[in-house]
Amino acid sequence: MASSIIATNSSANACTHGFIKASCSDCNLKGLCLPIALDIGDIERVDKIIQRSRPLQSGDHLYRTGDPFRSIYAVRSGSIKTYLVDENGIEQVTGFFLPGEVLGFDGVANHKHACNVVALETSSVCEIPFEKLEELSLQIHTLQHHMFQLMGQQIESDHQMMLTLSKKNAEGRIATLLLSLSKRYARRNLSPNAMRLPMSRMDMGNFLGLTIETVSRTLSRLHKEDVISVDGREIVLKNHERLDELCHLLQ
Amino acid sequence: MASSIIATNSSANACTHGFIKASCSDCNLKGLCLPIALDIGDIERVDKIIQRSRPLQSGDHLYRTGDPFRSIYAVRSGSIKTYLVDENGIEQVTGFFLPGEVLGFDGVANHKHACNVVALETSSVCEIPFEKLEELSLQIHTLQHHMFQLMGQQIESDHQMMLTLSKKNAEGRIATLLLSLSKRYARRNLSPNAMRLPMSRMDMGNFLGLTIETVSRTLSRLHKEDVISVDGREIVLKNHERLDELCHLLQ
DNA sequence: ATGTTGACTTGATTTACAGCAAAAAGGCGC
DNA sequence: GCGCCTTTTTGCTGTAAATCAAGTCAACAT
Repeated sequence: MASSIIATNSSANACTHGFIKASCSDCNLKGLCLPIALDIGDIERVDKIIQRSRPLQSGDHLYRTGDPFRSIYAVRSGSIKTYLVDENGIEQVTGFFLPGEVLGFDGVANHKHACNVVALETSSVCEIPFEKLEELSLQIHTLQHHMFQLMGQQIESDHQMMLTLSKKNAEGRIATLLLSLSKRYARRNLSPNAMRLPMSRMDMGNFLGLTIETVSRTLSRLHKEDVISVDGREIVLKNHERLDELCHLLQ
Repeated sequence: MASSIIATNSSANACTHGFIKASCSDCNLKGLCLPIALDIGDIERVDKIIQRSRPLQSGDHLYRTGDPFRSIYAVRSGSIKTYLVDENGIEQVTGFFLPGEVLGFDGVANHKHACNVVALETSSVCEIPFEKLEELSLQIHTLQHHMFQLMGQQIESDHQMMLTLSKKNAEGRIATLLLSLSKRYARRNLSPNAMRLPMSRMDMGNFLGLTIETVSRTLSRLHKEDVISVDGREIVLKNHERLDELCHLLQ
């Protein structure tokens, strides 16, 4: 959904003192998240403000609606779901975030977070205190520009999602999500065809505005038609062109 | 949908030389768009980079998908629609922008605009060259913060829209739009109850993921139930609580 | 006044997906 | 292995909104 700002090596491990040894400069995700033009010195300045805490377990919340906004987060490993809960308890999954992607921009506007964020599996994140990031952005203009770009990307992808929810049928919505995940795997040099979905059918359906039954039926049909293969959360994309067609099919 | 950054008096007129006499400091919309904390001197620095051109006529495009990204725009008067067109010609209205609101953040990410922007009626905008705005934002930290806030607001409202499209029925979608417009009129000290819709049924339907027939039928039903009164584009909200209920009704 | 055009409304019918229910398949502790 | 619980799948039925098809209405030109 979004690309990332700053993230450290996904092979980073907790050390004996309970914090994480890692740095942006030797993180294999930095190409996804830091401005490419940033020089070594500036990377280190960014690196200094980043906090790396112990991993989240599946189901752990990173923050909740109403929490004071202090930081944005880059996903280092695992996967993360963001969701709104409105007054009457209606839930809406607003995004899935994979390693190298940045979340937390809800909250910038009102100094309070506007959604809930939960780990879908064991995941680790880099926490970037926003005030310090703003200070640095005043000094490093490529960093400021990059921040604008990240937020702009989020806006663009949200608009695409509005189109998906408003205009596509069930097959188109599923195909759109699968291709989005595929592209994001490819960016990390992982296979764009074989993947394990990080989210449940429930989460997929909620995100796409469909019931779990429709998600399940649609996946089954696509399997039967040999467009994909489905085995629980293991998915293989077998016919990208057909998926593309489904994405753009007029209703 | 968004609040604005910088906008000048809506009573501004074209002068004989073909440009517009106006300035941020005497604009009655500046409270909506400029950071409140900005001092007079800084307002003038912002004012200097703003370009005010002659008004757009209904149907005029401000920019189109693929155009090089140079500026963002604050609406000064009238109303503006943004919309995506995907590869197969599916259109999705992504937002309506009223005086005091800022648009154009699509385009930040890729230096190319990612949507189309068209005037729904005679409208005027303040054009703010983005590079210059970035430069100023490096110097005026409240301005940088404000830019982040504006983009954050856009993201939040887009997420709300995802919930609307994904979870609400036709009545809930219509009610949500009407209340949103009402709140935005109220911010400008206009009546929150009586309003003239700036957009056609077609645009409403496209934005909300409904056909024009459903929009029309739903408005008629709400009229019959005395929740609103409808006369073409003239709408009066007669029962805000009921509209609120409809917004949050689970399916 | 009269025809023309485009925007909107209303009615009848169809359909994609929701909702309900029950069975199948994992996952996990013991 | 075996029960327990959750997730997913599959079948059947109902419904909200789409689609198709006329109409109405207002603006505007002839």
